[in-house]
Amino acid sequence: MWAVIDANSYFCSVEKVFHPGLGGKPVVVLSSNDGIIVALTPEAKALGLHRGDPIFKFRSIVERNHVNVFSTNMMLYAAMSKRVQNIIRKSVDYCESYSIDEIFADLSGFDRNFDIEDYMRGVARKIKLWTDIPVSVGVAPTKTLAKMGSKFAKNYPGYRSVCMIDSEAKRRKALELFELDDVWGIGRRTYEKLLSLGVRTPLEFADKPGDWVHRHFTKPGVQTWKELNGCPCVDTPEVLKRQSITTSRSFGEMISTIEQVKASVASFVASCANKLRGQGSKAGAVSVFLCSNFFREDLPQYFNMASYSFPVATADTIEITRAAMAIVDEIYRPGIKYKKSGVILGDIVNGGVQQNLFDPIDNREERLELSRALDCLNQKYGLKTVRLAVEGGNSEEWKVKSEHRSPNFLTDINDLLTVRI
DNA sequence: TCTGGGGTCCTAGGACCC
DNA sequence: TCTGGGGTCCTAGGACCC
Repeated sequence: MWAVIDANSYFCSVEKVFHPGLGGKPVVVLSSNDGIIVALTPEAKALGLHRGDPIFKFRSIVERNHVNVFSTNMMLYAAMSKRVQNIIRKSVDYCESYSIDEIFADLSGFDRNFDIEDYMRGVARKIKLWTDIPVSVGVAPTKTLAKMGSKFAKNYPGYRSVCMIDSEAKRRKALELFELDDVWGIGRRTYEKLLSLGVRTPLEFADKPGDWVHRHFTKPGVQTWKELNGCPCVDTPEVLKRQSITTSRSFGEMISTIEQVKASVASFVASCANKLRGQGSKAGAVSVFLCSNFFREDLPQYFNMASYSFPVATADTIEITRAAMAIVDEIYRPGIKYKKSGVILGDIVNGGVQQNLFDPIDNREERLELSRALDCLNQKYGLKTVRLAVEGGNSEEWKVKSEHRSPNFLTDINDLLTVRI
Protein backbone atom coordinates (compact mmCIF):
# COMPACT_ATOMS: atom_id res chain seq x y z
CA MET A 1 0.00 0.00 0.00
CA TRP A 2 1.01 3.59 -0.69
CA ALA A 3 -0.03 6.64 1.25
CA VAL A 4 0.10 10.14 -0.11
CA ILE A 5 0.16 12.93 2.44
CA ASP A 6 -0.98 16.18 0.87
CA ALA A 7 -1.13 19.55 2.62
CA ASN A 8 -4.38 21.48 2.24
CA SER A 9 -4.11 24.85 0.41
CA TYR A 10 -0.47 24.61 1.41
CA PHE A 11 0.85 28.15 0.81
CA CYS A 12 -2.25 29.62 2.49
CA SER A 13 -1.92 27.22 5.41
CA VAL A 14 1.66 28.36 6.03
CA GLU A 15 0.63 32.02 6.04
CA LYS A 16 -2.16 31.17 8.48
CA VAL A 17 0.33 29.60 10.87
CA PHE A 18 2.13 32.93 11.23
CA HIS A 19 -0.92 35.18 11.01
CA PRO A 20 -3.24 33.90 13.71
CA GLY A 21 -6.87 34.87 13.40
CA LEU A 22 -7.24 33.96 9.73
CA GLY A 23 -9.06 30.69 10.48
CA GLY A 24 -12.28 30.51 8.47
CA LYS A 25 -11.35 33.64 6.52
CA PRO A 26 -10.61 33.91 2.78
CA VAL A 27 -6.86 33.85 2.07
CA VAL A 28 -5.02 33.90 -1.26
CA VAL A 29 -1.33 33.66 -2.12
CA LEU A 30 -0.11 35.28 -5.33
CA SER A 31 2.51 34.23 -7.85
CA SER A 32 5.81 35.99 -8.32
CA ASN A 33 5.33 39.63 -9.32
CA ASP A 34 1.96 39.56 -7.53
CA GLY A 35 0.43 38.40 -10.81
CA ILE A 36 -2.03 35.55 -10.45
CA ILE A 37 -3.59 33.55 -7.63
CA VAL A 38 -1.61 30.35 -7.04
CA ALA A 39 -3.18 29.17 -3.79
CA LEU A 40 -6.46 29.90 -2.08
CA THR A 41 -8.55 28.65 0.82
CA PRO A 42 -12.04 27.16 0.41
CA GLU A 43 -13.45 30.44 1.78
CA ALA A 44 -11.75 32.33 -1.08
CA LYS A 45 -13.03 29.78 -3.62
CA ALA A 46 -16.54 30.33 -2.33
CA LEU A 47 -16.26 33.99 -3.33
CA GLY A 48 -15.72 32.95 -6.95
CA LEU A 49 -11.94 33.18 -7.04
CA HIS A 50 -9.93 30.51 -8.85
CA ARG A 51 -6.37 29.36 -9.10
CA GLY A 52 -4.80 31.15 -12.08
CA ASP A 53 -6.98 34.27 -11.90
CA PRO A 54 -5.02 37.52 -12.46
CA ILE A 55 -5.53 39.36 -9.20
CA PHE A 56 -6.04 42.78 -10.81
CA LYS A 57 -9.26 41.57 -12.44
CA PHE A 58 -10.74 40.68 -9.06
CA ARG A 59 -9.78 43.73 -7.00
CA SER A 60 -13.39 44.52 -6.16
CA ILE A 61 -14.13 41.01 -4.85
CA VAL A 62 -10.93 41.12 -2.81
CA GLU A 63 -11.68 44.51 -1.27
CA ARG A 64 -15.38 43.97 -0.69
CA ASN A 65 -14.82 40.70 1.16
CA HIS A 66 -11.59 41.64 2.94
CA VAL A 67 -9.69 38.78 1.35
CA ASN A 68 -6.27 38.37 2.94
CA VAL A 69 -3.67 38.64 0.19
CA PHE A 70 -0.05 37.43 0.44
CA SER A 71 2.84 37.59 -2.00
CA THR A 72 4.60 34.27 -2.46
CA ASN A 73 7.52 33.50 -0.14
CA MET A 74 9.09 30.25 -1.27
CA MET A 75 11.85 30.39 1.36
CA LEU A 76 9.22 30.27 4.08
CA TYR A 77 7.15 27.54 2.40
CA ALA A 78 10.22 25.38 1.78
CA ALA A 79 11.36 25.69 5.39
CA MET A 80 7.94 24.65 6.69
CA SER A 81 7.78 21.82 4.16
CA LYS A 82 10.98 20.40 5.58
CA ARG A 83 9.43 20.32 9.06
CA VAL A 84 6.30 18.54 7.86
CA GLN A 85 8.26 16.00 5.84
CA ASN A 86 10.60 15.28 8.74
CA ILE A 87 7.65 14.21 10.86
CA ILE A 88 6.47 11.84 8.12
CA ARG A 89 9.94 10.41 7.54
CA LYS A 90 10.14 9.50 11.19
CA SER A 91 6.77 7.75 11.02
CA VAL A 92 7.33 5.37 8.09
CA ASP A 93 10.21 3.33 6.64
CA TYR A 94 10.42 4.79 3.15
CA CYS A 95 9.22 8.03 1.57
CA GLU A 96 9.42 9.76 -1.77
CA SER A 97 9.11 13.52 -1.57
CA TYR A 98 7.05 14.46 -4.60
CA SER A 99 6.58 18.21 -4.29
CA ILE A 100 6.77 20.97 -1.73
CA ASP A 101 3.42 19.91 -0.26
CA GLU A 102 3.13 16.21 -1.10
CA ILE A 103 4.95 13.08 -0.10
CA PHE A 104 4.42 9.39 -0.90
CA ALA A 105 4.99 6.87 1.87
CA ASP A 106 5.54 3.16 1.27
CA LEU A 107 3.42 1.21 3.75
CA SER A 108 4.33 -2.27 2.57
CA GLY A 109 6.33 -2.91 5.74
CA PHE A 110 3.26 -2.91 7.93
CA ASP A 111 1.71 -6.16 9.07
CA ARG A 112 -1.49 -7.32 7.37
CA ASN A 113 -3.54 -6.88 10.53
CA PHE A 114 -2.09 -3.48 11.39
CA ASP A 115 -4.64 -0.65 11.44
CA ILE A 116 -3.04 1.60 8.79
CA GLU A 117 -5.98 3.97 8.68
CA ASP A 118 -5.78 4.72 12.38
CA TYR A 119 -2.00 5.01 12.26
CA MET A 120 -2.06 7.56 9.42
CA ARG A 121 -4.74 9.49 11.26
CA GLY A 122 -2.28 9.72 14.13
CA VAL A 123 0.44 11.01 11.78
CA ALA A 124 -1.90 13.68 10.41
CA ARG A 125 -2.80 14.69 13.96
CA LYS A 126 0.85 14.95 14.91
CA ILE A 127 1.61 17.16 11.88
CA LYS A 128 -1.24 19.48 12.79
CA LEU A 129 -0.17 19.64 16.42
CA TRP A 130 3.53 20.21 15.77
CA THR A 131 3.38 22.50 12.69
CA ASP A 132 -0.26 23.64 12.52
CA ILE A 133 -0.41 22.50 8.85
CA PRO A 134 -3.56 20.52 7.98
CA VAL A 135 -3.01 17.52 5.70
CA SER A 136 -5.13 14.99 3.83
CA VAL A 137 -4.05 11.39 3.45
CA GLY A 138 -4.98 8.86 0.79
CA VAL A 139 -4.08 5.19 1.17
CA ALA A 140 -4.38 2.66 -1.68
CA PRO A 141 -2.51 -0.07 -3.58
CA THR A 142 -1.33 2.42 -6.26
CA LYS A 143 -0.21 6.03 -6.16
CA THR A 144 -2.94 7.14 -8.58
CA LEU A 145 -5.64 5.63 -6.36
CA ALA A 146 -3.95 7.05 -3.25
CA LYS A 147 -4.09 10.53 -4.79
CA MET A 148 -7.82 10.04 -5.36
CA GLY A 149 -8.19 9.02 -1.75
CA SER A 150 -6.44 12.16 -0.51
CA LYS A 151 -8.88 14.31 -2.48
CA PHE A 152 -11.84 12.52 -0.94
CA ALA A 153 -10.23 13.01 2.48
CA LYS A 154 -9.78 16.71 1.77
CA ASN A 155 -13.32 17.29 0.54
CA TYR A 156 -15.27 15.25 3.07
CA PRO A 157 -14.63 15.92 6.79
CA GLY A 158 -16.25 12.58 7.61
CA TYR A 159 -13.03 10.82 6.63
CA ARG A 160 -11.21 12.64 9.44
CA SER A 161 -8.15 13.33 7.21
CA VAL A 162 -7.65 9.76 5.94
CA CYS A 163 -9.38 7.96 3.07
CA MET A 164 -8.30 4.39 2.46
CA ILE A 165 -9.19 2.50 -0.72
CA ASP A 166 -8.39 -1.07 0.21
CA SER A 167 -11.11 -3.23 -1.28
CA GLU A 168 -12.54 -3.86 -4.73
CA ALA A 169 -15.88 -2.37 -3.69
CA LYS A 170 -14.25 0.82 -2.41
CA ARG A 171 -12.12 1.10 -5.54
CA ARG A 172 -15.11 0.89 -7.87
CA LYS A 173 -17.12 3.28 -5.75
CA ALA A 174 -14.28 5.82 -5.76
CA LEU A 175 -13.75 5.50 -9.51
CA GLU A 176 -17.43 6.04 -10.10
CA LEU A 177 -17.66 9.22 -8.03
CA PHE A 178 -14.35 10.86 -8.96
CA GLU A 179 -14.10 13.57 -11.62
CA LEU A 180 -12.32 12.19 -14.70
CA ASP A 181 -10.20 15.31 -15.25
CA ASP A 182 -9.05 15.30 -11.62
CA VAL A 183 -7.32 11.94 -12.06
CA TRP A 184 -3.53 12.15 -11.66
CA GLY A 185 -2.04 11.82 -15.14
CA ILE A 186 -5.16 12.90 -17.03
CA GLY A 187 -4.65 16.47 -18.21
CA ARG A 188 -6.77 18.62 -20.47
CA ARG A 189 -5.83 16.89 -23.73
CA THR A 190 -6.30 13.34 -22.47
CA TYR A 191 -9.58 14.35 -20.83
CA GLU A 192 -10.92 15.72 -24.12
CA LYS A 193 -9.75 12.61 -25.95
CA LEU A 194 -11.46 10.32 -23.45
CA LEU A 195 -14.69 12.30 -23.73
CA SER A 196 -14.56 12.04 -27.52
CA LEU A 197 -14.16 8.28 -27.13
CA GLY A 198 -17.29 8.18 -24.99
CA VAL A 199 -15.53 7.71 -21.63
CA ARG A 200 -16.96 9.92 -18.93
CA THR A 201 -15.86 8.54 -15.56
CA PRO A 202 -12.66 6.99 -14.24
CA LEU A 203 -14.61 3.75 -13.79
CA GLU A 204 -15.58 3.62 -17.47
CA PHE A 205 -11.92 4.14 -18.38
CA ALA A 206 -10.65 1.49 -15.95
CA ASP A 207 -13.19 -1.02 -17.26
CA LYS A 208 -12.06 -0.68 -20.90
CA PRO A 209 -10.25 -3.79 -22.20
CA GLY A 210 -6.45 -3.67 -22.47
CA ASP A 211 -6.28 -3.83 -26.27
CA TRP A 212 -8.65 -0.86 -26.54
CA VAL A 213 -6.38 1.17 -24.23
CA HIS A 214 -3.22 0.21 -26.12
CA ARG A 215 -4.86 1.13 -29.40
CA HIS A 216 -5.77 4.64 -28.32
CA PHE A 217 -3.02 5.59 -25.88
CA THR A 218 0.75 5.45 -25.46
CA LYS A 219 2.76 4.67 -22.38
CA PRO A 220 1.48 7.38 -19.98
CA GLY A 221 -2.18 6.62 -20.72
CA VAL A 222 -1.67 2.89 -20.32
CA GLN A 223 0.07 3.43 -16.99
CA THR A 224 -2.80 5.50 -15.63
CA TRP A 225 -5.27 2.82 -16.74
CA LYS A 226 -3.26 0.11 -14.97
CA GLU A 227 -2.96 2.18 -11.80
CA LEU A 228 -6.71 2.78 -11.71
CA ASN A 229 -7.10 -1.00 -11.87
CA GLY A 230 -4.89 -1.44 -8.84
CA CYS A 231 -1.71 -2.43 -10.66
CA PRO A 232 1.19 -0.21 -9.49
CA CYS A 233 3.43 1.03 -12.30
CA VAL A 234 4.05 4.76 -11.83
CA ASP A 235 7.51 5.57 -10.55
CA THR A 236 8.16 8.78 -8.62
CA PRO A 237 11.79 8.47 -7.68
CA GLU A 238 13.06 11.08 -5.26
CA VAL A 239 14.59 13.79 -7.36
CA LEU A 240 17.65 14.84 -5.45
CA LYS A 241 19.54 16.24 -8.43
CA ARG A 242 17.87 18.28 -11.12
CA GLN A 243 18.58 17.67 -14.79
CA SER A 244 18.00 21.33 -15.54
CA ILE A 245 17.86 24.46 -13.43
CA THR A 246 15.87 27.52 -14.44
CA THR A 247 15.55 31.01 -13.01
CA SER A 248 13.24 33.41 -14.79
CA ARG A 249 11.09 36.34 -13.74
CA SER A 250 8.60 38.79 -15.11
CA PHE A 251 9.61 42.34 -14.27
CA GLY A 252 7.52 44.75 -12.24
CA GLU A 253 8.10 47.28 -15.01
CA MET A 254 9.23 46.64 -18.55
CA ILE A 255 12.87 47.41 -19.37
CA SER A 256 14.60 48.38 -22.61
CA THR A 257 18.34 48.99 -22.28
CA ILE A 258 20.90 46.25 -22.74
CA GLU A 259 22.44 47.14 -19.37
CA GLN A 260 19.13 46.44 -17.62
CA VAL A 261 18.64 43.19 -19.52
CA LYS A 262 22.17 42.09 -18.67
CA ALA A 263 21.69 42.97 -15.00
CA SER A 264 18.58 40.75 -14.84
CA VAL A 265 20.23 37.86 -16.70
CA ALA A 266 23.41 38.06 -14.60
CA SER A 267 21.32 37.97 -11.46
CA PHE A 268 19.47 34.86 -12.69
CA VAL A 269 22.77 33.18 -13.57
CA ALA A 270 23.96 33.80 -10.01
CA SER A 271 20.82 32.16 -8.65
CA CYS A 272 21.02 29.18 -11.03
CA ALA A 273 24.73 28.64 -10.36
CA ASN A 274 24.13 28.76 -6.62
CA LYS A 275 21.48 26.03 -6.92
CA LEU A 276 23.80 24.05 -9.20
CA ARG A 277 26.63 24.08 -6.65
CA GLY A 278 24.09 23.32 -3.94
CA GLN A 279 23.39 19.94 -5.53
CA GLY A 280 27.09 19.36 -6.27
CA SER A 281 26.69 19.31 -10.06
CA LYS A 282 28.12 21.04 -13.12
CA ALA A 283 26.37 22.34 -16.21
CA GLY A 284 27.36 21.58 -19.78
CA ALA A 285 25.26 24.33 -21.32
CA VAL A 286 23.52 27.60 -20.57
CA SER A 287 20.52 29.08 -22.38
CA VAL A 288 19.16 32.60 -22.11
CA PHE A 289 15.78 33.87 -23.28
CA LEU A 290 14.25 37.32 -23.51
CA CYS A 291 10.65 38.20 -24.18
CA SER A 292 8.36 41.17 -24.47
CA ASN A 293 4.94 41.56 -22.86
CA PHE A 294 2.61 39.33 -24.88
CA PHE A 295 -0.47 40.86 -23.27
CA ARG A 296 0.35 44.25 -24.81
CA GLU A 297 -0.95 44.06 -28.36
CA ASP A 298 -0.05 47.70 -28.94
CA LEU A 299 3.71 47.03 -28.59
CA PRO A 300 6.13 45.19 -30.91
CA GLN A 301 6.51 41.58 -29.77
CA TYR A 302 9.73 39.65 -29.45
CA PHE A 303 10.93 36.32 -28.13
CA ASN A 304 14.36 34.86 -28.61
CA MET A 305 16.51 32.24 -26.98
CA ALA A 306 20.01 30.95 -27.60
CA SER A 307 22.36 28.47 -25.95
CA TYR A 308 26.04 27.97 -25.40
CA SER A 309 27.85 24.70 -24.69
CA PHE A 310 30.88 24.86 -22.42
CA PRO A 311 34.10 23.11 -23.46
CA VAL A 312 34.07 21.51 -20.00
CA ALA A 313 31.04 21.30 -17.71
CA THR A 314 31.25 24.07 -15.12
CA ALA A 315 29.73 25.50 -11.94
CA ASP A 316 31.75 28.72 -12.06
CA THR A 317 29.50 31.77 -11.79
CA ILE A 318 31.96 34.00 -13.64
CA GLU A 319 32.37 31.61 -16.56
CA ILE A 320 28.62 31.04 -16.88
CA THR A 321 27.89 34.76 -16.59
CA ARG A 322 30.40 35.59 -19.33
CA ALA A 323 28.74 33.07 -21.66
CA ALA A 324 25.27 34.38 -20.78
CA MET A 325 26.32 37.97 -21.47
CA ALA A 326 27.59 36.94 -24.91
CA ILE A 327 24.18 35.37 -25.59
CA VAL A 328 22.45 38.60 -24.56
CA ASP A 329 24.65 40.52 -27.02
CA GLU A 330 23.47 38.10 -29.67
CA ILE A 331 19.72 38.10 -29.03
CA TYR A 332 19.12 41.59 -27.62
CA ARG A 333 17.23 43.92 -29.98
CA PRO A 334 16.95 47.65 -29.25
CA GLY A 335 13.50 49.23 -29.31
CA ILE A 336 11.79 46.33 -27.53
CA LYS A 337 10.18 46.66 -24.13
CA TYR A 338 11.19 43.49 -22.29
CA LYS A 339 8.85 41.96 -19.72
CA LYS A 340 10.72 38.82 -18.81
CA SER A 341 14.07 37.10 -19.10
CA GLY A 342 15.39 33.78 -17.95
CA VAL A 343 18.39 31.51 -17.64
CA ILE A 344 18.40 27.72 -18.02
CA LEU A 345 21.31 25.49 -17.09
CA GLY A 346 21.25 22.16 -18.93
CA ASP A 347 23.37 19.11 -19.74
CA ILE A 348 23.94 18.81 -16.01
CA VAL A 349 26.48 16.22 -14.92
CA ASN A 350 27.19 14.77 -11.51
CA GLY A 351 30.50 13.26 -10.55
CA GLY A 352 32.72 12.48 -13.53
CA VAL A 353 33.24 15.45 -15.83
CA GLN A 354 34.50 14.89 -19.37
CA GLN A 355 37.81 16.71 -19.75
CA ASN A 356 38.84 18.62 -22.86
CA LEU A 357 42.31 18.58 -24.37
CA PHE A 358 41.88 22.16 -25.55
CA ASP A 359 40.31 23.55 -22.38
CA PRO A 360 41.31 27.23 -22.23
CA ILE A 361 40.93 27.33 -18.44
CA ASP A 362 43.64 25.62 -16.39
CA ASN A 363 42.64 26.55 -12.82
CA ARG A 364 39.08 25.21 -12.65
CA GLU A 365 39.38 24.03 -9.05
CA GLU A 366 40.50 27.44 -7.79
CA ARG A 367 37.75 29.22 -9.69
CA LEU A 368 35.15 26.88 -8.26
CA GLU A 369 36.49 27.67 -4.80
CA LEU A 370 35.96 31.36 -5.54
CA SER A 371 32.32 30.72 -6.43
CA ARG A 372 31.89 28.62 -3.30
CA ALA A 373 33.28 31.53 -1.27
CA LEU A 374 30.56 33.74 -2.78
CA ASP A 375 27.96 31.21 -1.66
CA CYS A 376 29.32 31.20 1.89
CA LEU A 377 29.38 34.99 2.16
CA ASN A 378 25.87 35.34 0.80
CA GLN A 379 24.61 32.58 3.06
CA LYS A 380 26.08 34.30 6.08
CA TYR A 381 25.44 37.97 5.31
CA GLY A 382 22.33 37.75 3.14
CA LEU A 383 21.44 37.21 -0.51
CA LYS A 384 23.48 39.23 -3.02
CA THR A 385 25.80 40.72 -0.42
CA VAL A 386 28.66 39.89 -2.80
CA ARG A 387 27.86 39.84 -6.50
CA LEU A 388 29.29 40.58 -9.93
CA ALA A 389 29.26 44.25 -10.99
CA VAL A 390 27.24 43.47 -14.11
CA GLU A 391 24.26 42.66 -11.85
CA GLY A 392 24.08 46.38 -11.09
CA GLY A 393 23.44 48.25 -7.88
CA ASN A 394 20.59 47.90 -5.48
CA SER A 395 18.19 49.99 -7.57
CA GLU A 396 17.24 46.91 -9.61
CA GLU A 397 14.97 48.60 -12.10
CA TRP A 398 13.70 45.20 -13.24
CA LYS A 399 12.69 44.22 -9.73
CA VAL A 400 9.64 42.01 -9.35
CA LYS A 401 6.60 43.23 -7.47
CA SER A 402 6.08 41.62 -4.07
CA GLU A 403 4.04 43.93 -1.91
CA HIS A 404 2.53 41.52 0.62
CA ARG A 405 5.42 39.22 1.37
CA SER A 406 5.66 37.68 4.83
CA PRO A 407 8.96 37.84 6.72
CA ASN A 408 11.22 34.77 6.68
CA PHE A 409 9.97 33.63 10.08
CA LEU A 410 11.82 30.31 9.96
CA THR A 411 15.13 31.12 8.27
CA ASP A 412 16.16 34.67 9.19
CA ILE A 413 17.12 35.50 12.75
CA ASN A 414 15.95 39.09 12.24
CA ASP A 415 12.49 37.91 11.22
CA LEU A 416 11.67 35.79 14.28
CA LEU A 417 8.13 36.29 15.53
CA THR A 418 7.67 38.34 18.67
CA VAL A 419 5.08 36.91 21.04
CA ARG A 420 3.59 39.09 23.75
CA ILE A 421 2.01 37.38 26.73
C1' DT B 1 -1.63 49.85 -15.33
C1' DC B 2 -1.82 44.97 -13.78
C1' DT B 3 -1.75 38.15 -16.50
C1' DG B 4 3.88 32.87 -12.58
C1' DG B 5 7.64 29.72 -12.21
C1' DG B 6 9.94 25.27 -12.30
C1' DG B 7 10.14 20.77 -13.46
C1' DT B 8 9.73 15.63 -15.86
C1' DC B 9 8.91 12.14 -19.38
C1' DC B 10 7.55 10.52 -23.98
C1' DT B 11 7.32 10.41 -29.02
C1' DA B 12 8.07 11.28 -33.80
C1' DG B 13 10.96 12.62 -37.21
C1' DG B 14 15.35 14.05 -39.08
C1' DA B 15 20.14 13.15 -39.72
C1' DC B 16 23.44 10.15 -39.79
C1' DC B 17 25.98 5.58 -39.72
C1' DC B 18 27.33 0.92 -41.92
C1' DT C 1 12.58 -3.02 -65.50
C1' DC C 2 14.71 -3.19 -61.19
C1' DT C 3 16.72 1.10 -56.15
C1' DG C 4 17.60 -2.53 -48.83
C1' DG C 5 17.85 -3.18 -44.23
C1' DG C 6 19.04 -2.13 -39.71
C1' DG C 7 20.60 0.74 -36.51
C1' DT C 8 21.75 5.18 -33.16
C1' DC C 9 21.51 9.84 -31.62
C1' DC C 10 19.50 14.28 -31.23
C1' DT C 11 15.87 17.66 -30.99
C1' DA C 12 11.51 19.93 -30.82
C1' DG C 13 7.19 19.74 -29.31
C1' DG C 14 3.50 17.77 -26.61
C1' DA C 15 1.59 16.49 -22.34
C1' DC C 16 1.66 16.30 -17.75
C1' DC C 17 2.75 17.61 -12.81
C1' DC C 18 3.00 20.98 -8.62
